[in-house]
Amino acid sequence: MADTRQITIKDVAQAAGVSFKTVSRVLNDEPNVRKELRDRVKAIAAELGYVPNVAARDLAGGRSYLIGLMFDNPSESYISKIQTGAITRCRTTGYYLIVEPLEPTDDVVATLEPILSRLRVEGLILTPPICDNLAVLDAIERAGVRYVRIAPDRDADRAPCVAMDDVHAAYEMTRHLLSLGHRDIAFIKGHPGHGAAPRRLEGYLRAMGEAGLVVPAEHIQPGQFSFQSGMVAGEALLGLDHPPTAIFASNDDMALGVMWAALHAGLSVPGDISVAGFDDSQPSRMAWPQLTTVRQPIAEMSAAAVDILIEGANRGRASQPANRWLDYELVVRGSTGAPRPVSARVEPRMISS
Amino acid sequence: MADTRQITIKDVAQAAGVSFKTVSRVLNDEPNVRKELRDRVKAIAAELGYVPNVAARDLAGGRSYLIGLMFDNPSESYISKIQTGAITRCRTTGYYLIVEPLEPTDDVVATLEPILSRLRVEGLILTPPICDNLAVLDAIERAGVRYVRIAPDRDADRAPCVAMDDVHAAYEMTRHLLSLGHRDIAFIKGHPGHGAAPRRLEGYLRAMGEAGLVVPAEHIQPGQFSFQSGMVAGEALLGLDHPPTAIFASNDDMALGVMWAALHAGLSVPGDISVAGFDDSQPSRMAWPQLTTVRQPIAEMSAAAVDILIEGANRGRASQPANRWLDYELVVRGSTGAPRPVSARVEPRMISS
DNA sequence: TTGAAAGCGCTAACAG
DNA sequence: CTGTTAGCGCTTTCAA
Repeated sequence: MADTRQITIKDVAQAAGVSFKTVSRVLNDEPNVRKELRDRVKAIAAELGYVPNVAARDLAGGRSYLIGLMFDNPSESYISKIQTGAITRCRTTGYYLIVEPLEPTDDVVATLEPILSRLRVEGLILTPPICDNLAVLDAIERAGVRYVRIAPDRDADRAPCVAMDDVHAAYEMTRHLLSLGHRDIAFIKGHPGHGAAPRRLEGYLRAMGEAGLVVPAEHIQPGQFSFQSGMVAGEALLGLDHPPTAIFASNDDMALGVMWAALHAGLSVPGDISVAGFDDSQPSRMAWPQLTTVRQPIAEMSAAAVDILIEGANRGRASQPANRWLDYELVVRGSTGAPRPVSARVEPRMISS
Repeated sequence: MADTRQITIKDVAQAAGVSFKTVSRVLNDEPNVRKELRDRVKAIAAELGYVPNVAARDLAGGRSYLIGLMFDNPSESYISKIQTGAITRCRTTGYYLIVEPLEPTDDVVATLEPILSRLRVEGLILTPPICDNLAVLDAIERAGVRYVRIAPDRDADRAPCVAMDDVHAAYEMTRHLLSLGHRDIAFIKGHPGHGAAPRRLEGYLRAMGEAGLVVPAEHIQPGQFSFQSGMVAGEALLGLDHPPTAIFASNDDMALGVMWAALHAGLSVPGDISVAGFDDSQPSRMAWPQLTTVRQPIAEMSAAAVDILIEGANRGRASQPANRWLDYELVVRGSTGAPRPVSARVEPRMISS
């Protein structure tokens, strides 16, 4: 139970023979301390193993050194990366991360309240889709808490945000499929409430348009970003009179659903049908064949979000930090290939569901 | 910027016409307050929208209302469930969760230090494999912080823990395969540093032994709990002169690797080979066919861990709470079925890697 | 460039 | 049963 009393700022002051206020100045990099004294105090603090007490700092200075991460995104993989990125950055800056997963059934504003008023986090990171929930944004602003949105869909100017160029990523993926020789490329849309969904569709349509291709309406299927919805869309697509030779699902989970449907129908991937996803999730690497997809800079996005929050905290509330755009990467793996010559196409078997 | 001054305990006291200490008593459910007064104070506090300041409580009472979760487990799915369980319970008890993912490259003890000494969490939850890292346990105990281990492997009596019966779960899974008619059931072991690994092996061996079966040495393959290692083990098993008719991988990721190897070798699952996993991870439901597996009560385990920590915090450090054992569930899905009659067995194709 | 005093909002000891 | 008095460890005035 080694409950030796905590080393406080006063212990350091005494050891250094200065007032504890001077120590405080040194620790907070405040001006007006002789460099020599500053160095000495730092050395002594390190030697004593002094660590400032967060609660005391909060109480006196109103800074909690806490950053909150709220999410209602069902993708474990996405969230895991978001957390890793945010925490890595927090660690090097003396901040801590409070995570707050929201279930669809939760009253988000009510759940938010304690974080805002009891804990008094210094900033909040919001991921899609909750970053587009206006009631949430209102509640946060009402509490006077700073926040950063990751890949928001609407009101991009309302608060700082970090994002990647979904449109161009989807555009490039479609170009990849095109370059393989595909012409009949179908697309599965994402969850309508999800900002990235329309952007990915836009990129796809642009590439198809530039290639001079007309996309039949039935080649664009609705989806929910879930495995299940990808499966349903895949079955619909493969059952068409003129089925596509490639399917671009706008996230990995749906792409996996498409692969399920294809294999279930006796088709081989990518021999009979190429499948592409979006996210580079862990399951995308565990599928057979592995999925061609887009790697999002997810961890980098949340790390950037932390940076923005901390910068803001240090500069005071006045200045509005710039938004940040990060780079994606096309990851070509086994699930996409050249289409078969028309003569060699296989009919999908009847699907027994 | 609604930065209206925070409502404090004194505001409530004034409004109620009592001393602020009485309010404190009411809020903390301390004895010695007339019920009538108690109710009145509660009503007024609610009316004013009073929320106690966590930092002040911490500073004065030494209680941070923070619980830390440390993990170095690579499974996103496992961690996601652990977090959900812990946070759900925290939410109903006024606690907050600080998460701290550890990379293999991190100096765990050094990373731990700020959590222990700056933040002064009230308790720590440790998941495998870090819960068996003795240096970590030493550091935590040295700091006098309470902790609960989830499914630890060794020194079960050193601190409270919550776990499930891995031995019996693996036993039941093996029984399931046996009941389907399999006799040649292979097993892929887990990461040697992982406590559950030997327990699952034990359950498998017990079931095979009770069935009067002798397991050839080459039917027990090493593994690392990773997709990759499952793939390698699967290829080895399927390439045997007498390949098994069923493979029980001791986690889902490896089972998915086995399925990859099987499909790659031109075998069908479960027609040619049955595959079973362990964990009921998200990818296990996205595979084709879906994986037969064991659902671990993961969220329940971390919720129980939070309970133990909070109980302990309220009762003081003296009493040692009891460990908790939770129930698992066998989830039978498409990847296991009856073996083909011997006459109908297929040779695996040459694997081109 | 330094230091002293005054709290931050709350709980812990004591008194009444 | 209720109130008073001290701090917790730090930052923020303001004075030297």
